[in-house]
Amino acid sequence: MSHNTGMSAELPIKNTRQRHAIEAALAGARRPLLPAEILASAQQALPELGLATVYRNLKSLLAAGAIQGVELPGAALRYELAHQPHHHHFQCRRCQQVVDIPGCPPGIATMAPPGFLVDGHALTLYGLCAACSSVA
Amino acid sequence: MSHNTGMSAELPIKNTRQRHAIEAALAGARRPLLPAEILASAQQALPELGLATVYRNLKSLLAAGAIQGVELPGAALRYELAHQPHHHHFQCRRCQQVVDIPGCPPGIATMAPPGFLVDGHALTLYGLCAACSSVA
DNA sequence: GTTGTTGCAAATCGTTTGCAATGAT
DNA sequence: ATCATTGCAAACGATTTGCAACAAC
Repeated sequence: MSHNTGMSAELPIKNTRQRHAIEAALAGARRPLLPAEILASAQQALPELGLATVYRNLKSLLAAGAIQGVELPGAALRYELAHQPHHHHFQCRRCQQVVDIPGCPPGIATMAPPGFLVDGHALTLYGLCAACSSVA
Repeated sequence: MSHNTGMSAELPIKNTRQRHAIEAALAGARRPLLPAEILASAQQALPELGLATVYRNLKSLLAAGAIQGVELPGAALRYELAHQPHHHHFQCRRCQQVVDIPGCPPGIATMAPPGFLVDGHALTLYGLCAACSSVA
């Protein structure tokens, strides 16, 4: 009597205008966005959009694996689309700007003690960006 | 007319009981602590201690370089003593426990684009700890 | 028609701050 | 005596949630 295709018990997710606007905002940015930035950006297309809805959608998009969170010290969580080529982030200590960094140092998975299973990692570099280091 | 020894304009920092209790709490833990955990731990010696004082001291200890913050996704900022041997953190996706990991992958400083000056980094590994991976 | 989703406002959580009292120097 | 520090409570910013109206399916 089930209409389920698979066997997982996921809730059906509806395709709303607001979800689309939120995804579009993220897709249009070349950097991780704050919830408030997503709201502002998506409100250009959907003025009625509320902040709570942004948070609720970010949460479900995160759970669905469509987006991922980017943590930066002392700042609120930012979000970016998932499935981008593997990269990390660099934050300038002077101008606070965040830049994507492609690639990954080798040997990360072998850092953990024996018996540990590493399935992911987060890496952020700090320092001065090209612009700021030439000024300083 | 100045009584300063050097030329920096740092505020004199007084040696209070509460500061000592906070440092003792951090020194006694083998893992990064949450401000509320620090409060609870330090209150055993100093019941009058308030949470605001914990925060204020963490801030100045941080500025003084005596402690450092540990960021973990979805959780509040934790603190640990600085000047420990260089290490990173591993968080188990199953039991959420945080473990110190000694060492560092090579080549981190060379990841940034030319012109960038890297002076620090944060790395956290995720996966299953030894206990959880043997159960799963 | 059913049920997930929305918008708003109130609630919650972590952290900061104003202020008068206190304690370290 | 001076001045940083304290405790408390109020203020604050970010995120979550209750609820009635609403829109996807």
